[in-house]
Amino acid sequence: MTDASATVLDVASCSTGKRRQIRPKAERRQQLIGATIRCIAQHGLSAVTMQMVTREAGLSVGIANLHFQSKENLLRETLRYVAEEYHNGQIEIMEGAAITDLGDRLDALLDFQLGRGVTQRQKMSVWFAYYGEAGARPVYQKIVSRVDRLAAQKLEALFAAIIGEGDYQDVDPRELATGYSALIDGLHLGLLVTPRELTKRRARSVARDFLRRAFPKHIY
Amino acid sequence: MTDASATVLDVASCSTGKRRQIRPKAERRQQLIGATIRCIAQHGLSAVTMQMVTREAGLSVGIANLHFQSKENLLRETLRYVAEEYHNGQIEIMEGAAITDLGDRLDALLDFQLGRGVTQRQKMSVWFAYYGEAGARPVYQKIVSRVDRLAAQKLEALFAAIIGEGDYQDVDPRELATGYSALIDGLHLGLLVTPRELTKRRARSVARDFLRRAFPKHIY
DNA sequence: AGCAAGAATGAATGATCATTCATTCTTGAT
DNA sequence: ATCAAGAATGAATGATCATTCATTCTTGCT
Repeated sequence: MTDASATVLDVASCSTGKRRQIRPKAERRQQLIGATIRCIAQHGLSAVTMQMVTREAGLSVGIANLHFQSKENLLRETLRYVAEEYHNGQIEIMEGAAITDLGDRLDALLDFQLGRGVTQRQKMSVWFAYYGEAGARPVYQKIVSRVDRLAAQKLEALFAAIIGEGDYQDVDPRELATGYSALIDGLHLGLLVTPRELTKRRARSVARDFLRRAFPKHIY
Repeated sequence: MTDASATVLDVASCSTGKRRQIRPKAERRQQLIGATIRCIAQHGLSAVTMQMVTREAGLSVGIANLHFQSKENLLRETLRYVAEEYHNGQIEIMEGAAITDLGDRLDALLDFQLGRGVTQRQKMSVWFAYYGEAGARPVYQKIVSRVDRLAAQKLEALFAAIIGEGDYQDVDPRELATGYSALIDGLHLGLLVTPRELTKRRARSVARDFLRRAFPKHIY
């Protein structure tokens, strides 16, 4: 259980495994956040220890407190990193100028949200580990809320544009955006907790169905 | 932080607060599971300690190990209890003979899933606390999977019946059931993590919209 | 009343964890 | 080549936690 953990080496580890490396602060922080993500995914948030994280990063125990002051702070920053990564990916698609057709934009969004990058067990584990604690930790709630709000607005705007373009009746963009976001979250949860019953392919199909029912002229 | 915890007294505590109570095993187990649920909701799964749970239950520290052998076992049984409670509530609605109209049955299901009983912060916190750990704990996955599977089958059957009754075209009951379940999960998550942005009323409206789009002849 | 069975207690134990800090090492400027 | 700044180390510390078990108390039976 303890031996194999050092096999996944990080970018920074050189050929001479013994020499002490001195690296810029930002790089060490990133290294530790990456190790934290891997540890949460593998052992669960409640089982993560500082020793575990620093060993996974190939560093000494003291270094985590040097760069993050406390475990709580490291966990907070890790959540912020994961949340912003997901957030930025969505925003990029919804604001990007590369795609002009609104239907294509929807497709790209769906591919991102249920594609290889996001639905890795690692990412989803971290995601829901924090959600699980969010009920008791206002700090986590605040981080997720702030990130979610902007993405929700952009999604609503995209839906509103599609509704205008397709002249769809009786469709409220805000309501639909809430539903779609919830559906994606629920599918992520299904992929994480019951991977036997829900494949990625089927998750994509389900989400596409939802969009098709709402915007039949744009999807398919 | 420590003083106020004993204010929420349990059913069993009598007027004479001092005398040692001897109660049947099943009752003590239930008492401890209830206390565990409250502790997880208030402090988060990762912060729950045996001392915390037994104090919340108004009992001594040793008693938890007497009835559950270990903390891990107590947590496992608590998850099983919460999962089965939700599961049984759904099954009862989907199998109950009291409601004959299929549209009404759908309504009842939605009211249960997003109604007062289920959407208490307490329940949802526990629910997602375990989901968060499920990625790293096969035991939790198994408990949730087994419970989910049967409910999913019943839901699919209900949808299939509605599809037959309404002669809906191009609607796959299995796909739709997966989507609806995911939507409900996602709405629960939204109610837990971003309560400011998602009210229960709106969550119900979103779920109803989903069903209306699929079964326009049955909903509204 | 007396007693056996076993439910309940909580101080004690040993393990684990986050955090600290005296020390060592590396780097870049002089 | 030397040195100051500060990055990195890891043994040590003190706190907290799950678990144990000798002891106390309650109940139901005779």
